[in-house]
Amino acid sequence: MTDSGKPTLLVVDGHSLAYRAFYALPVDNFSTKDGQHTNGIYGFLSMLVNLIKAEQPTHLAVAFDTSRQSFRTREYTEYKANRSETPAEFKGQIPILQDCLAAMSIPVIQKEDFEADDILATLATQGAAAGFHVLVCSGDRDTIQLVTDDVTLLYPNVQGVSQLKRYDPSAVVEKYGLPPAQYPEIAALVGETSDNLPGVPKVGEKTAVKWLTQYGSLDALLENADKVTGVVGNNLREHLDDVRRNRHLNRLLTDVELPLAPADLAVRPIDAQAVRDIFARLEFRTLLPRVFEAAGVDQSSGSSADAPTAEAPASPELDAAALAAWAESAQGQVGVTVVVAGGRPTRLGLATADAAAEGEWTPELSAAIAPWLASSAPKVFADAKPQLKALSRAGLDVDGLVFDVILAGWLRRPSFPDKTLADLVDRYLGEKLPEADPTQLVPETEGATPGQVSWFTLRVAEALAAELPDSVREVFDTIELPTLRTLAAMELAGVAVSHDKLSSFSAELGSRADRLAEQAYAAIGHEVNLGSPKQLQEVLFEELQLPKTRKTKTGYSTDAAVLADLQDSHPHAFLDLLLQHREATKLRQIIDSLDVAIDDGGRIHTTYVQTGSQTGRLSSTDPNLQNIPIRNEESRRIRAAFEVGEGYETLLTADYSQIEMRIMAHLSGDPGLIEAFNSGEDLHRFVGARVFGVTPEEVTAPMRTKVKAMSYGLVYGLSAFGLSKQLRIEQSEAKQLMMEYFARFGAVRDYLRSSVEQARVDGYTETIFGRRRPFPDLTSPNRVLRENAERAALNAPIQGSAADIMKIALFHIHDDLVAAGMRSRVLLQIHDELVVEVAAGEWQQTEEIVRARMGDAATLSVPLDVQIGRGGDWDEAGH
DNA sequence: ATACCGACGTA
DNA sequence: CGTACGTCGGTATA
Repeated sequence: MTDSGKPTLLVVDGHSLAYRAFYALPVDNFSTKDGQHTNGIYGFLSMLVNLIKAEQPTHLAVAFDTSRQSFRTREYTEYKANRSETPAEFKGQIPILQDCLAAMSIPVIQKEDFEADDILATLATQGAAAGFHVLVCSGDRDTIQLVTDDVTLLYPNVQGVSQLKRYDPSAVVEKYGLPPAQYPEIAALVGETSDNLPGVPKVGEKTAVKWLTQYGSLDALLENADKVTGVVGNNLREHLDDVRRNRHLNRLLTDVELPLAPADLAVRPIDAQAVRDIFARLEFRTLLPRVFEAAGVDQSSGSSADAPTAEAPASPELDAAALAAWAESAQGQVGVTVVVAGGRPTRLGLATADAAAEGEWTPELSAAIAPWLASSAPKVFADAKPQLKALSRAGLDVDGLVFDVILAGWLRRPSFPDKTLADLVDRYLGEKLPEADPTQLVPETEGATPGQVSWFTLRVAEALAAELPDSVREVFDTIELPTLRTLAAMELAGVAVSHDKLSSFSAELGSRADRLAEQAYAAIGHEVNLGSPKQLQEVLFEELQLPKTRKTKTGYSTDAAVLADLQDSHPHAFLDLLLQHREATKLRQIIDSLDVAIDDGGRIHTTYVQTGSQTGRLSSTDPNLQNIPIRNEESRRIRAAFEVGEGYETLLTADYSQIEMRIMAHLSGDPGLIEAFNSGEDLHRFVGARVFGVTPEEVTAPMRTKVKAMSYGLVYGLSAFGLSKQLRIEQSEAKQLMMEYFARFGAVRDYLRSSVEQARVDGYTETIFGRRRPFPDLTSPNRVLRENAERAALNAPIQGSAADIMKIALFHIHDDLVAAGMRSRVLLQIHDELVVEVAAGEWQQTEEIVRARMGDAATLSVPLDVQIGRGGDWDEAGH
């Protein structure tokens, strides 16, 4: 509000200001990881936020041009014809910017055949008439004509959009010597080069103002044109038509029919969740709190405050017997929250649709609640796994787990995992989960109690379930929930690791690394931090003058591939020593991080993040047991430290061979590939024979290597360029190889093409079992972004189906072992491999279960081949 | 203290 | 110009 108490209407020219920001901000600093340029978006929003904060508008809109065409180009085809093509990198940002504005609940107004400035002019005129104080923000000088006592123009300085100059009538007079309404008359005389409107030659602002002051108006000047003396007078007389045309074209329309009137533009609450999502995608971090602040969003909770939060029922504190009785008598689904501290339950909160209760975790409660927890009474959790594990440690089994909101939220939108219940409450209920302020010792706001958390969980579950497509719900029920229980058991079991083996290896590598470092220093004559890419660049590319190769964001790459290439072309002792040093220190890093993770029982318990990938795979953290080295002989000593545990007899490893290629064969229905898998022949030998037109026996090692790289590369959307680089062959040869390959296995190419096309239409990909992954970027005008999305979309159904199959096999094996009353147990999952700890006397039965369950996890048009190994440690058991 | 980057381990 | 992850040390920023 202004001092006068009038409401303030702010109207902004989105196109012109974003365009200025686009040129003002370095694109290098404003691009996302995957290549979306964001400089125009960022600069515009940053300016807008400052503006909102400073001006506190009560009403707000942003106007855009719809295209380069307008009634002006129809009337004068040369209008703006001199402008170079708008850069694609900028054009692509406009729809995203409009998405941002939508999330911020800011109306975007555009109209076919009119320019943004005409919209601004119309809104400014209507606004002033309706009693608003109007702020017009535009980078186009023509908008100066809009300035009145009620309309102020905010015009960006030459550079960027961060500083805006205020033009009220007196500022215009001061700058141009004439009132705002006459500015277009100046412009008509002078001309506007950026609009391709030539004016009177030799006439600049000075002359124009002098004439207009002298004659009072443009019309008067034109009438008296014959009285103007000098060369410029002649020029004026020769260009009267140009001047009239300019004046006609630079008059902004104030009567464009618009869908919204100023009164409709009242500032509305932003959609905090949508803003968070889109900013996360654009990798805007600092902008988020600024937007929230300007919009008055309560950030302490990180939730939107626009909708009132439903009142949670009181959650009385009950004793053990009462709480158990409460559970037993509850009807329908029950929300369950187990508060966990130090891996143990400390409180229990329960809720139904309209009531809640909770209590301290005690031995009495544990005993009283056990039958209900173990019953099939339906239970809903938010992030069940750690809670199930805590209950299990307390000796309690849980059955009837029917929903987990975190898991389901991920499954519905794997690209934006909502990490907490509060995120989901915001997204699916539009409410705010009451949370105590963690920064205050005595919080002012009361957090929801465990019983109330359960109540929110239950409500989120209902809202979320309603939004799950059937196929996704199916995946949730038949794959994810059973997997969750299995993972909890695997994490609890952990895997035995020998500290002795690790520490002796670590010491060995440590002294080797030291020795290598000394030798490396000697090779260049001074010390350097071998772990610092920055310092290495100095040494390699400055001191040693080696040719600079691949660029990175911050300089030149010194990675292993680069060093190996350099060693080939410019041999130097330092290069090899550096590579060896890297290898030794990397291994030692891995070993040391494993060593500290060994618990008192001699075992390592990883955490599987079930929501950790976009494809359906698991991930493993603290420590990551899915990236334990295996590729070279020495590193396998690490695997040898993973041993069978006390009370068990041996380790069993089981892995799917070429599961992704088999899925590819199934999905594409390619007869050749299907035959390859049914023939029992080595896959790459079979494919090599077809591609090179020889018998399988005649396939040489290099031939096999090439088709193997090609086959695997297919799954990732490998290009001829990438293939040639990997195989170190000419690009033409790679191209030839691909052509031969597709000539024999054409259905593969057809499938890959059509699956991406389908994804472009649907907006998502789907696995064999119905797991979905959205791909909004498949229609992006940004080529890098689009092609990245295409490769990911190509891979997602294949990698995802493999993940589905492994999950199904995994929980079937687990369930079978439990059902058979066996002690043998699955310990690890490494995407296509399982590690099982086998109890004495159970080998045969375990192997049968594993083989059967992995083999029949899915029925494809090719068999699922399973390789089994056995040994006292992981290395021995592997193959 | 935190966030990013390069590098590198796995499937 | 090859998909999907997690972790480390170094470095730059707050």
